[in-house]
Amino acid sequence: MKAQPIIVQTSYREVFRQMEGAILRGELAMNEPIPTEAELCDLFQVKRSTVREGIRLLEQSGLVTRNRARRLVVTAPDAGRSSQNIIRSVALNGVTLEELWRVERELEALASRLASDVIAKPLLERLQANVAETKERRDDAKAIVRLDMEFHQLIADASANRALTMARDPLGVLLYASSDFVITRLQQSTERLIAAHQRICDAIAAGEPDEAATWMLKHMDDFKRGCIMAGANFDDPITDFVDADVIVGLTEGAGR
Amino acid sequence: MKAQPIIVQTSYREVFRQMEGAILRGELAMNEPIPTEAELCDLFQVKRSTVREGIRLLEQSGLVTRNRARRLVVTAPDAGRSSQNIIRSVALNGVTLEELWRVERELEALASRLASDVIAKPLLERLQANVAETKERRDDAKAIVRLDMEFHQLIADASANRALTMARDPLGVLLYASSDFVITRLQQSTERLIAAHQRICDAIAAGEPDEAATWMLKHMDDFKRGCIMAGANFDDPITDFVDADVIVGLTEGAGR
DNA sequence: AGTGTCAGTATGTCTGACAAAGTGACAGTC
DNA sequence: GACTGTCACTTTGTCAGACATACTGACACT
Repeated sequence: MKAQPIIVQTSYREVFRQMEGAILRGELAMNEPIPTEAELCDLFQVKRSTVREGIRLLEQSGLVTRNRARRLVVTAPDAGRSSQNIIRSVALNGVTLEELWRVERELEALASRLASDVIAKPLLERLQANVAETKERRDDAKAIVRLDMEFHQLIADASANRALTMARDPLGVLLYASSDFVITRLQQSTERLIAAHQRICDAIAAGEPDEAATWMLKHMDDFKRGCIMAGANFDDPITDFVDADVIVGLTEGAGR
Repeated sequence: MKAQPIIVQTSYREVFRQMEGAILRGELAMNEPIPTEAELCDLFQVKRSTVREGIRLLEQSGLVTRNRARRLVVTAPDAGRSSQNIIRSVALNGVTLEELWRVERELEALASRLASDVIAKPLLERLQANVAETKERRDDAKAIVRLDMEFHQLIADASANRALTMARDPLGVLLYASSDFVITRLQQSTERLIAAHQRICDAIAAGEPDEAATWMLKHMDDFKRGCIMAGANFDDPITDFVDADVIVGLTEGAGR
Protein backbone atom coordinates (compact mmCIF):
# COMPACT_ATOMS: atom_id res chain seq x y z
CA MET A 1 0.00 0.00 0.00
CA LYS A 2 1.12 3.56 -0.68
CA ALA A 3 0.99 6.21 2.01
CA GLN A 4 1.97 9.78 2.58
CA PRO A 5 3.36 11.03 5.87
CA ILE A 6 0.60 12.81 7.69
CA ILE A 7 1.20 16.48 8.32
CA VAL A 8 -1.45 18.48 10.04
CA GLN A 9 -1.34 22.14 9.31
CA THR A 10 -1.06 24.37 12.34
CA SER A 11 -2.97 27.63 12.56
CA TYR A 12 0.04 29.90 12.55
CA ARG A 13 1.32 28.28 9.36
CA GLU A 14 -2.02 28.75 7.77
CA VAL A 15 -1.93 32.43 8.67
CA PHE A 16 1.48 32.59 7.00
CA ARG A 17 0.31 30.72 3.91
CA GLN A 18 -2.62 32.98 3.35
CA MET A 19 -0.71 36.20 3.89
CA GLU A 20 2.08 34.98 1.66
CA GLY A 21 -0.41 34.25 -1.07
CA ALA A 22 -2.06 37.62 -0.65
CA ILE A 23 1.25 39.40 -1.05
CA LEU A 24 2.41 37.37 -4.03
CA ARG A 25 -0.91 37.84 -5.74
CA GLY A 26 -0.56 41.56 -5.18
CA GLU A 27 -3.55 41.85 -2.85
CA LEU A 28 -1.34 43.62 -0.38
CA ALA A 29 0.44 46.46 -2.11
CA MET A 30 4.20 46.81 -2.09
CA ASN A 31 5.64 49.23 0.43
CA GLU A 32 2.35 49.43 2.25
CA PRO A 33 2.04 48.27 5.83
CA ILE A 34 0.30 44.98 6.45
CA PRO A 35 -2.92 45.07 8.49
CA THR A 36 -2.47 45.47 12.21
CA GLU A 37 -2.31 42.40 14.39
CA ALA A 38 -5.77 43.14 15.76
CA GLU A 39 -7.21 43.29 12.25
CA LEU A 40 -5.54 40.03 11.36
CA CYS A 41 -7.04 38.45 14.47
CA ASP A 42 -10.46 39.42 13.19
CA LEU A 43 -9.74 38.27 9.66
CA PHE A 44 -8.40 34.86 10.59
CA GLN A 45 -10.41 34.39 13.76
CA VAL A 46 -7.46 33.37 15.85
CA LYS A 47 -5.79 34.96 18.81
CA ARG A 48 -2.98 37.42 18.67
CA SER A 49 -0.23 35.02 19.67
CA THR A 50 -1.14 32.82 16.72
CA VAL A 51 -1.18 35.72 14.31
CA ARG A 52 2.16 36.88 15.59
CA GLU A 53 3.77 33.49 15.03
CA GLY A 54 2.47 33.54 11.48
CA ILE A 55 3.88 37.02 10.97
CA ARG A 56 7.29 35.83 12.16
CA LEU A 57 7.34 33.27 9.37
CA LEU A 58 6.42 35.98 6.92
CA GLU A 59 9.10 38.22 8.32
CA GLN A 60 11.83 35.68 7.85
CA SER A 61 10.66 34.83 4.36
CA GLY A 62 11.58 38.38 3.39
CA LEU A 63 8.17 39.41 2.14
CA VAL A 64 7.76 41.99 4.87
CA THR A 65 10.33 44.16 6.57
CA ARG A 66 10.38 46.75 9.28
CA ASN A 67 10.18 50.25 7.97
CA ARG A 68 10.73 53.21 10.23
CA ALA A 69 9.30 51.80 13.37
CA ARG A 70 7.47 48.69 14.30
CA ARG A 71 4.98 48.43 11.48
CA LEU A 72 5.85 45.79 8.96
CA VAL A 73 5.60 46.77 5.32
CA VAL A 74 5.32 44.55 2.27
CA THR A 75 8.57 44.29 0.31
CA ALA A 76 10.08 42.24 -2.50
CA PRO A 77 12.61 39.84 -1.00
CA ASP A 78 15.97 41.39 -1.68
CA ALA A 79 18.74 39.56 -3.44
CA GLY A 80 21.10 39.68 -0.48
CA ARG A 81 18.80 37.52 1.56
CA SER A 82 18.50 34.80 -1.08
CA SER A 83 22.20 35.04 -1.51
CA GLN A 84 22.78 34.29 2.14
CA ASN A 85 20.43 31.33 1.90
CA ILE A 86 22.34 29.88 -0.98
CA ILE A 87 25.63 30.39 0.77
CA ARG A 88 24.33 28.31 3.64
CA SER A 89 22.88 25.65 1.41
CA VAL A 90 26.13 25.34 -0.46
CA ALA A 91 28.22 25.31 2.68
CA LEU A 92 26.08 22.97 4.74
CA ASN A 93 25.68 20.51 1.90
CA GLY A 94 29.41 20.05 1.56
CA VAL A 95 29.76 21.38 -1.98
CA THR A 96 33.38 21.14 -3.08
CA LEU A 97 35.69 23.87 -4.24
CA GLU A 98 35.85 22.17 -7.63
CA GLU A 99 32.09 22.32 -8.11
CA LEU A 100 31.96 25.94 -7.10
CA TRP A 101 34.88 26.98 -9.23
CA ARG A 102 33.58 25.21 -12.30
CA VAL A 103 30.35 27.18 -12.28
CA GLU A 104 31.85 30.45 -11.22
CA ARG A 105 34.35 30.23 -14.07
CA GLU A 106 31.55 30.19 -16.59
CA LEU A 107 29.54 32.92 -14.93
CA GLU A 108 32.54 35.22 -14.65
CA ALA A 109 33.26 34.77 -18.33
CA LEU A 110 29.69 35.64 -19.17
CA ALA A 111 29.75 38.65 -16.86
CA SER A 112 32.88 40.06 -18.44
CA ARG A 113 31.40 39.51 -21.87
CA LEU A 114 28.19 41.32 -21.04
CA ALA A 115 30.02 44.07 -19.21
CA SER A 116 32.11 44.77 -22.30
CA ASP A 117 28.94 45.56 -24.18
CA VAL A 118 27.13 47.73 -21.75
CA ILE A 119 29.29 48.97 -18.91
CA ALA A 120 28.23 52.34 -17.54
CA LYS A 121 30.79 55.08 -17.08
CA PRO A 122 30.71 55.33 -13.28
CA LEU A 123 31.13 51.59 -12.90
CA LEU A 124 34.00 51.57 -15.36
CA GLU A 125 35.72 54.25 -13.36
CA ARG A 126 35.27 52.29 -10.18
CA LEU A 127 36.66 49.23 -11.90
CA GLN A 128 39.72 51.15 -13.04
CA ALA A 129 40.15 52.59 -9.58
CA ASN A 130 39.98 49.08 -8.19
CA VAL A 131 42.76 47.90 -10.49
CA ALA A 132 44.87 50.92 -9.59
CA GLU A 133 44.43 50.31 -5.89
CA THR A 134 45.24 46.65 -6.31
CA LYS A 135 48.56 47.63 -7.85
CA GLU A 136 49.36 50.06 -5.09
CA ARG A 137 48.63 47.62 -2.30
CA ARG A 138 50.19 44.57 -3.90
CA ASP A 139 51.99 43.70 -0.68
CA ASP A 140 48.96 43.82 1.58
CA ALA A 141 47.42 40.35 1.35
CA LYS A 142 44.24 41.26 3.23
CA ALA A 143 43.61 44.21 0.95
CA ILE A 144 44.22 42.11 -2.14
CA VAL A 145 41.63 39.57 -1.09
CA ARG A 146 39.07 42.31 -0.59
CA LEU A 147 39.94 44.09 -3.83
CA ASP A 148 39.82 40.87 -5.80
CA MET A 149 36.33 40.13 -4.54
CA GLU A 150 35.28 43.68 -5.33
CA PHE A 151 36.74 43.51 -8.83
CA HIS A 152 34.62 40.53 -9.77
CA GLN A 153 31.60 41.99 -8.05
CA LEU A 154 31.93 45.18 -10.05
CA ILE A 155 32.07 43.27 -13.30
CA ALA A 156 28.99 41.30 -12.36
CA ASP A 157 27.17 44.51 -11.55
CA ALA A 158 28.35 46.04 -14.79
CA SER A 159 26.77 43.20 -16.73
CA ALA A 160 23.41 44.75 -15.93
CA ASN A 161 21.92 41.29 -15.73
CA ARG A 162 20.08 40.70 -12.50
CA ALA A 163 19.64 36.99 -13.09
CA LEU A 164 23.39 36.75 -13.43
CA THR A 165 24.15 38.67 -10.27
CA MET A 166 21.64 36.65 -8.30
CA ALA A 167 23.13 33.38 -9.45
CA ARG A 168 26.70 34.55 -9.15
CA ASP A 169 26.82 36.51 -5.92
CA PRO A 170 26.59 33.68 -3.42
CA LEU A 171 29.07 31.56 -5.32
CA GLY A 172 31.39 34.53 -5.71
CA VAL A 173 31.34 35.28 -2.02
CA LEU A 174 32.34 31.75 -1.16
CA LEU A 175 34.95 31.38 -3.86
CA TYR A 176 36.72 34.65 -3.20
CA ALA A 177 36.48 34.16 0.53
CA SER A 178 38.54 31.06 -0.01
CA SER A 179 41.01 32.94 -2.22
CA ASP A 180 42.50 34.10 1.03
CA PHE A 181 44.01 30.66 1.01
CA VAL A 182 45.99 31.22 -2.16
CA ILE A 183 46.92 34.83 -1.80
CA THR A 184 48.38 34.56 1.65
CA ARG A 185 50.40 31.54 0.63
CA LEU A 186 51.67 32.50 -2.79
CA GLN A 187 53.06 35.96 -3.22
CA GLN A 188 53.80 35.51 -6.87
CA SER A 189 50.13 34.85 -7.54
CA THR A 190 49.41 38.51 -6.83
CA GLU A 191 51.42 39.68 -9.82
CA ARG A 192 49.54 37.36 -12.14
CA LEU A 193 46.30 38.52 -10.61
CA ILE A 194 47.14 42.15 -11.22
CA ALA A 195 48.15 41.50 -14.80
CA ALA A 196 44.94 39.64 -15.50
CA HIS A 197 42.73 42.24 -13.85
CA GLN A 198 44.40 44.93 -15.92
CA ARG A 199 43.85 43.07 -19.18
CA ILE A 200 40.25 42.33 -18.36
CA CYS A 201 39.58 45.89 -17.34
CA ASP A 202 41.15 47.20 -20.55
CA ALA A 203 39.14 44.82 -22.69
CA ILE A 204 35.92 45.86 -21.00
CA ALA A 205 36.79 49.53 -21.42
CA ALA A 206 37.54 48.92 -25.10
CA GLY A 207 34.28 47.04 -25.58
CA GLU A 208 35.90 43.77 -26.59
CA PRO A 209 33.80 40.92 -25.16
CA ASP A 210 35.87 38.07 -26.57
CA GLU A 211 39.10 39.52 -25.28
CA ALA A 212 37.59 40.14 -21.86
CA ALA A 213 36.17 36.63 -21.63
CA THR A 214 39.39 35.01 -22.78
CA TRP A 215 41.40 36.76 -20.09
CA MET A 216 38.78 36.07 -17.51
CA LEU A 217 38.96 32.37 -18.25
CA LYS A 218 42.73 32.44 -18.01
CA HIS A 219 42.42 34.31 -14.75
CA MET A 220 40.02 31.72 -13.35
CA ASP A 221 42.26 28.88 -14.44
CA ASP A 222 45.14 30.62 -12.75
CA PHE A 223 43.12 30.76 -9.59
CA LYS A 224 42.68 27.01 -9.60
CA ARG A 225 46.31 26.41 -10.39
CA GLY A 226 47.27 28.74 -7.58
CA CYS A 227 45.06 26.93 -5.11
CA ILE A 228 46.54 23.60 -6.00
CA MET A 229 50.08 24.90 -5.81
CA ALA A 230 49.24 26.31 -2.42
CA GLY A 231 48.23 22.83 -1.35
CA ALA A 232 44.45 23.04 -1.60
CA ASN A 233 42.57 19.90 -2.44
CA PHE A 234 39.91 20.96 -4.90
CA ASP A 235 37.71 18.06 -3.94
CA ASP A 236 37.43 19.16 -0.34
CA PRO A 237 34.25 20.91 0.75
CA ILE A 238 34.31 24.66 0.51
CA THR A 239 33.80 24.94 4.25
CA ASP A 240 37.41 23.89 4.70
CA PHE A 241 38.55 27.10 3.08
CA VAL A 242 36.29 29.85 4.32
CA ASP A 243 35.82 31.55 7.64
CA ALA A 244 32.76 30.58 9.64
CA ASP A 245 31.69 34.23 9.60
CA VAL A 246 30.97 34.09 5.92
CA ILE A 247 28.48 31.32 6.47
CA VAL A 248 26.88 32.72 9.57
CA GLY A 249 26.50 36.03 7.78
CA LEU A 250 24.86 39.10 9.13
CA THR A 251 21.22 38.08 8.79
CA GLU A 252 20.04 41.38 7.33
CA GLY A 253 20.30 44.78 9.02
CA ALA A 254 20.49 43.09 12.40
CA GLY A 255 23.84 41.69 13.37
CA ARG A 256 26.38 43.03 15.81
CA MET B 1 27.21 64.41 10.25
CA LYS B 2 26.80 60.75 9.40
CA ALA B 3 24.11 58.65 10.99
CA GLN B 4 22.69 55.17 10.84
CA PRO B 5 19.00 54.43 11.17
CA ILE B 6 18.39 53.20 14.67
CA ILE B 7 17.19 49.65 14.94
CA VAL B 8 16.61 48.21 18.37
CA GLN B 9 16.86 44.50 18.52
CA THR B 10 13.78 42.76 19.86
CA SER B 11 14.08 39.78 22.17
CA TYR B 12 12.62 37.25 19.78
CA ARG B 13 15.10 38.25 17.11
CA GLU B 14 17.90 37.87 19.54
CA VAL B 15 16.68 34.37 20.38
CA PHE B 16 16.74 33.63 16.67
CA ARG B 17 20.17 35.12 16.15
CA GLN B 18 21.70 33.07 18.92
CA MET B 19 20.09 29.82 17.91
CA GLU B 20 21.04 30.40 14.29
CA GLY B 21 24.62 30.94 15.33
CA ALA B 22 24.61 27.85 17.49
CA ILE B 23 23.39 25.71 14.61
CA LEU B 24 25.78 27.15 12.05
CA ARG B 25 28.68 26.75 14.40
CA GLY B 26 27.65 23.15 14.89
CA GLU B 27 26.82 23.48 18.56
CA LEU B 28 23.47 21.90 17.87
CA ALA B 29 24.00 18.67 15.99
CA MET B 30 22.35 17.96 12.66
CA ASN B 31 19.24 15.83 12.76
CA GLU B 32 18.97 16.23 16.50
CA PRO B 33 15.99 17.96 18.06
CA ILE B 34 16.50 21.46 19.37
CA PRO B 35 16.00 22.00 23.12
CA THR B 36 12.41 22.12 24.28
CA GLU B 37 10.68 25.46 24.59
CA ALA B 38 10.86 25.25 28.36
CA GLU B 39 14.60 24.70 28.25
CA LEU B 40 15.04 27.63 25.88
CA CYS B 41 13.05 29.81 28.27
CA ASP B 42 15.54 28.96 30.96
CA LEU B 43 18.52 29.50 28.69
CA PHE B 44 17.47 32.88 27.35
CA GLN B 45 15.53 34.03 30.39
CA VAL B 46 12.49 35.07 28.42
CA LYS B 47 8.95 33.82 28.37
CA ARG B 48 7.64 31.11 26.17
CA SER B 49 5.82 33.37 23.72
CA THR B 50 9.08 35.15 23.00
CA VAL B 51 10.97 31.92 22.52
CA ARG B 52 8.27 30.67 20.20
CA GLU B 53 8.44 33.74 17.99
CA GLY B 54 12.18 33.29 17.74
CA ILE B 55 11.70 29.66 16.79
CA ARG B 56 9.31 30.66 14.02
CA LEU B 57 12.04 32.76 12.44
CA LEU B 58 14.37 29.81 12.69
CA GLU B 59 11.76 27.56 11.18
CA GLN B 60 11.26 29.73 8.14
CA SER B 61 15.00 30.12 7.65
CA GLY B 62 15.13 26.40 6.98
CA LEU B 63 17.59 25.53 9.69
CA VAL B 64 15.05 23.44 11.56
CA THR B 65 12.21 21.32 10.27
CA ARG B 66 9.50 19.21 11.72
CA ASN B 67 10.41 15.57 11.91
CA ARG B 68 7.84 12.95 12.79
CA ALA B 69 5.77 14.95 15.14
CA ARG B 70 6.03 18.33 16.70
CA ARG B 71 9.65 18.38 17.75
CA LEU B 72 11.82 20.52 15.52
CA VAL B 73 15.11 19.02 14.42
CA VAL B 74 18.18 20.76 13.08
CA THR B 75 18.59 20.41 9.31
CA ALA B 76 20.69 21.83 6.51
CA PRO B 77 18.49 24.18 4.47
CA ASP B 78 17.52 22.23 1.40
CA ALA B 79 18.13 23.48 -2.09
CA GLY B 80 14.46 23.60 -3.01
CA ARG B 81 13.81 26.26 -0.45
CA SER B 82 16.59 28.55 -1.66
CA SER B 83 15.37 27.89 -5.14
CA GLN B 84 11.92 29.15 -4.31
CA ASN B 85 13.42 32.24 -2.74
CA ILE B 86 15.35 33.04 -5.85
CA ILE B 87 12.33 32.49 -8.02
CA ARG B 88 10.52 35.08 -5.99
CA SER B 89 13.39 37.51 -6.02
CA VAL B 90 13.72 37.21 -9.74
CA ALA B 91 10.03 37.52 -10.36
CA LEU B 92 9.29 40.34 -7.95
CA ASN B 93 12.26 42.37 -9.13
CA GLY B 94 11.03 42.37 -12.70
CA VAL B 95 13.94 40.50 -14.25
CA THR B 96 13.45 40.21 -18.00
CA LEU B 97 13.25 37.10 -20.12
CA GLU B 98 16.42 38.25 -21.90
CA GLU B 99 18.42 38.41 -18.67
CA LEU B 100 17.21 35.02 -17.60
CA TRP B 101 17.80 33.37 -20.93
CA ARG B 102 21.28 34.79 -21.27
CA VAL B 103 22.43 33.17 -18.03
CA GLU B 104 20.53 29.96 -18.46
CA ARG B 105 22.05 29.50 -21.91
CA GLU B 106 25.51 29.43 -20.41
CA LEU B 107 24.59 27.19 -17.51
CA GLU B 108 22.86 24.67 -19.76
CA ALA B 109 25.92 24.50 -21.95
CA LEU B 110 28.09 23.86 -18.92
CA ALA B 111 25.69 21.24 -17.59
CA SER B 112 25.67 19.30 -20.84
CA ARG B 113 29.44 19.49 -20.98
CA LEU B 114 29.85 18.14 -17.46
CA ALA B 115 27.16 15.52 -17.96
CA SER B 116 29.02 14.17 -20.97
CA ASP B 117 31.96 13.42 -18.75
CA VAL B 118 30.31 11.83 -15.80
CA ILE B 119 26.71 10.83 -16.44
CA ALA B 120 25.60 7.81 -14.42
CA LYS B 121 23.86 4.95 -16.14
CA PRO B 122 20.43 5.26 -14.51
CA LEU B 123 20.27 8.96 -15.29
CA LEU B 124 21.30 8.35 -18.87
CA GLU B 125 18.51 5.84 -19.22
CA ARG B 126 16.02 8.30 -17.83
CA LEU B 127 17.29 10.91 -20.25
CA GLN B 128 16.86 8.55 -23.17
CA ALA B 129 13.42 7.60 -21.95
CA ASN B 130 12.57 11.27 -21.79
CA VAL B 131 13.59 11.82 -25.39
CA ALA B 132 11.61 8.79 -26.48
CA GLU B 133 8.52 9.98 -24.68
CA THR B 134 8.90 13.45 -26.15
CA LYS B 135 8.81 11.91 -29.62
CA GLU B 136 5.74 9.88 -28.86
CA ARG B 137 3.77 12.75 -27.45
CA ARG B 138 4.86 15.37 -29.96
CA ASP B 139 1.29 16.54 -30.44
CA ASP B 140 0.52 17.06 -26.78
CA ALA B 141 1.70 20.58 -26.00
CA LYS B 142 1.24 20.28 -22.24
CA ALA B 143 3.29 17.10 -22.13
CA ILE B 144 6.02 18.64 -24.25
CA VAL B 145 6.40 21.56 -21.87
CA ARG B 146 6.75 19.19 -18.94
CA LEU B 147 9.13 16.86 -20.74
CA ASP B 148 11.26 19.74 -21.92
CA MET B 149 11.67 21.01 -18.38
CA GLU B 150 12.48 17.50 -17.21
CA PHE B 151 15.04 17.01 -19.95
CA HIS B 152 17.05 20.00 -18.86
CA GLN B 153 16.64 19.13 -15.23
CA LEU B 154 17.99 15.64 -15.84
CA ILE B 155 21.06 17.01 -17.55
CA ALA B 156 21.68 19.41 -14.70
CA ASP B 157 21.39 16.53 -12.24
CA ALA B 158 23.69 14.43 -14.36
CA SER B 159 26.37 17.07 -14.16
CA ALA B 160 26.88 16.02 -10.55
CA ASN B 161 27.67 19.60 -9.67
CA ARG B 162 25.59 20.86 -6.79
CA ALA B 163 26.69 24.45 -7.20
CA LEU B 164 25.44 24.26 -10.76
CA THR B 165 22.07 22.78 -9.88
CA MET B 166 21.55 25.32 -7.12
CA ALA B 167 22.29 28.21 -9.43
CA ARG B 168 20.40 26.75 -12.36
CA ASP B 169 17.24 25.31 -10.86
CA PRO B 170 15.37 28.50 -10.08
CA LEU B 171 16.26 30.06 -13.42
CA GLY B 172 15.34 26.84 -15.20
CA VAL B 173 11.96 26.67 -13.54
CA LEU B 174 11.11 30.19 -14.65
CA LEU B 175 12.50 29.86 -18.14
CA TYR B 176 10.83 26.58 -18.98
CA ALA B 177 7.61 27.67 -17.34
CA SER B 178 7.55 30.41 -19.91
CA SER B 179 8.32 27.98 -22.72
CA ASP B 180 4.65 27.19 -22.58
CA PHE B 181 4.37 30.42 -24.51
CA VAL B 182 6.34 29.18 -27.49
CA ILE B 183 5.29 25.60 -27.62
CA THR B 184 1.60 26.23 -27.58
CA ARG B 185 1.97 28.83 -30.29
CA LEU B 186 4.43 27.26 -32.67
CA GLN B 187 3.90 23.63 -33.60
CA GLN B 188 6.95 23.49 -35.81
CA SER B 189 9.12 24.38 -32.84
CA THR B 190 8.43 20.96 -31.35
CA GLU B 191 10.17 19.17 -34.20
CA ARG B 192 13.28 21.29 -33.79
CA LEU B 193 13.14 20.69 -30.05
CA ILE B 194 12.99 16.94 -30.51
CA ALA B 195 15.87 16.94 -32.97
CA ALA B 196 18.03 18.99 -30.63
CA HIS B 197 17.20 16.89 -27.58
CA GLN B 198 18.12 13.77 -29.51
CA ARG B 199 21.47 15.17 -30.60
CA ILE B 200 22.30 16.37 -27.12
CA CYS B 201 21.32 13.08 -25.58
CA ASP B 202 23.42 11.15 -28.08
CA ALA B 203 26.43 13.37 -27.48
CA ILE B 204 26.16 12.91 -23.75
CA ALA B 205 25.81 9.16 -24.13
CA ALA B 206 28.87 9.12 -26.37
CA GLY B 207 30.85 11.21 -23.91
CA GLU B 208 31.42 14.13 -26.28
CA PRO B 209 31.28 17.35 -24.25
CA ASP B 210 31.95 19.75 -27.11
CA GLU B 211 29.31 18.19 -29.29
CA ALA B 212 26.78 18.26 -26.47
CA ALA B 213 27.52 21.87 -25.61
CA THR B 214 27.36 22.98 -29.22
CA TRP B 215 23.94 21.47 -29.70
CA MET B 216 22.75 22.79 -26.41
CA LEU B 217 23.72 26.32 -27.43
CA LYS B 218 21.90 25.91 -30.73
CA HIS B 219 18.91 24.60 -28.85
CA MET B 220 18.91 27.58 -26.50
CA ASP B 221 19.22 30.00 -29.40
CA ASP B 222 16.32 28.25 -31.06
CA PHE B 223 14.31 28.80 -27.95
CA LYS B 224 14.87 32.51 -28.12
CA ARG B 225 14.12 32.64 -31.83
CA GLY B 226 10.94 30.69 -31.19
CA CYS B 227 9.83 33.04 -28.47
CA ILE B 228 10.33 36.05 -30.67
CA MET B 229 8.54 34.44 -33.62
CA ALA B 230 5.71 33.64 -31.26
CA GLY B 231 5.49 37.31 -30.46
CA ALA B 232 7.27 37.44 -27.10
CA ASN B 233 9.12 40.59 -26.22
CA PHE B 234 12.35 39.45 -24.64
CA ASP B 235 12.70 42.67 -22.72
CA ASP B 236 9.46 42.16 -20.84
CA PRO B 237 9.65 40.91 -17.28
CA ILE B 238 9.47 37.20 -16.83
CA THR B 239 6.28 37.53 -14.84
CA ASP B 240 4.45 38.29 -18.07
CA PHE B 241 5.13 34.78 -19.25
CA VAL B 242 4.68 32.48 -16.29
CA ASP B 243 1.73 31.37 -14.25
CA ALA B 244 1.33 32.93 -10.83
CA ASP B 245 1.43 29.42 -9.33
CA VAL B 246 5.09 29.09 -10.17
CA ILE B 247 5.91 32.16 -8.14
CA VAL B 248 3.64 31.40 -5.22
CA GLY B 249 5.10 27.92 -5.09
CA LEU B 250 4.26 25.29 -2.57
CA THR B 251 6.28 26.55 0.37
CA GLU B 252 7.72 23.17 1.31
CA GLY B 253 5.72 20.14 2.38
CA ALA B 254 2.89 22.39 3.46
CA GLY B 255 0.81 23.58 0.56
CA ARG B 256 -2.85 23.03 -0.14
C1' DA C 1 8.29 78.10 11.99
C1' DG C 2 9.74 75.49 15.70
C1' DT C 3 8.91 73.09 20.15
C1' DG C 4 6.51 70.88 24.10
C1' DT C 5 2.55 68.13 25.49
C1' DC C 6 -0.76 64.57 25.30
C1' DA C 7 -4.09 61.15 24.01
C1' DG C 8 -4.44 57.27 20.93
C1' DT C 9 -2.68 53.22 18.70
C1' DA C 10 0.27 49.21 17.68
C1' DT C 11 3.66 46.33 19.04
C1' DG C 12 6.66 43.64 22.39
C1' DT C 13 6.60 40.94 26.35
C1' DC C 14 4.68 38.65 30.26
C1' DT C 15 1.36 35.60 33.05
C1' DG C 16 -1.29 31.71 33.40
C1' DA C 17 -4.02 28.04 31.60
C1' DC C 18 -5.78 24.10 28.88
C1' DA C 19 -6.28 20.82 24.96
C1' DA C 20 -4.19 17.79 21.71
C1' DA C 21 -0.61 14.86 20.22
C1' DG C 22 3.30 12.30 20.85
C1' DT C 23 6.42 8.95 24.06
C1' DG C 24 7.46 5.21 26.89
C1' DA C 25 6.43 1.85 30.27
C1' DC C 26 3.52 -1.72 31.78
C1' DA C 27 0.23 -5.12 31.97
C1' DG C 28 -2.97 -8.31 29.57
C1' DT C 29 -4.17 -11.54 25.83
C1' DC C 30 -3.39 -15.14 22.47
C1' DG D 1 7.13 -14.31 23.21
C1' DA D 2 4.86 -11.10 20.15
C1' DC D 3 1.11 -8.11 19.77
C1' DT D 4 -2.23 -4.84 21.77
C1' DG D 5 -4.55 -1.70 24.92
C1' DT D 6 -4.05 1.52 28.66
C1' DC D 7 -2.19 5.28 31.21
C1' DA D 8 0.75 8.72 33.08
C1' DC D 9 4.00 12.09 31.31
C1' DT D 10 6.01 15.47 28.23
C1' DT D 11 5.83 18.87 24.72
C1' DT D 12 3.65 21.73 21.66
C1' DG D 13 -0.35 24.61 19.92
C1' DT D 14 -3.73 27.84 21.11
C1' DC D 15 -6.29 30.78 24.00
C1' DA D 16 -7.27 34.74 27.27
C1' DG D 17 -6.00 38.84 29.23
C1' DA D 18 -2.73 42.33 30.83
C1' DC D 19 0.81 45.99 30.84
C1' DA D 20 4.87 48.73 29.22
C1' DT D 21 7.03 50.93 25.53
C1' DA D 22 7.34 53.47 21.41
C1' DC D 23 5.51 55.66 17.62
C1' DT D 24 1.76 58.95 15.38
C1' DG D 25 -0.73 62.89 14.80
C1' DA D 26 -2.98 66.81 16.57
C1' DC D 27 -2.94 70.80 19.33
C1' DA D 28 -1.41 74.47 21.96
C1' DC D 29 2.42 77.54 23.01
C1' DT D 30 6.25 80.64 22.15
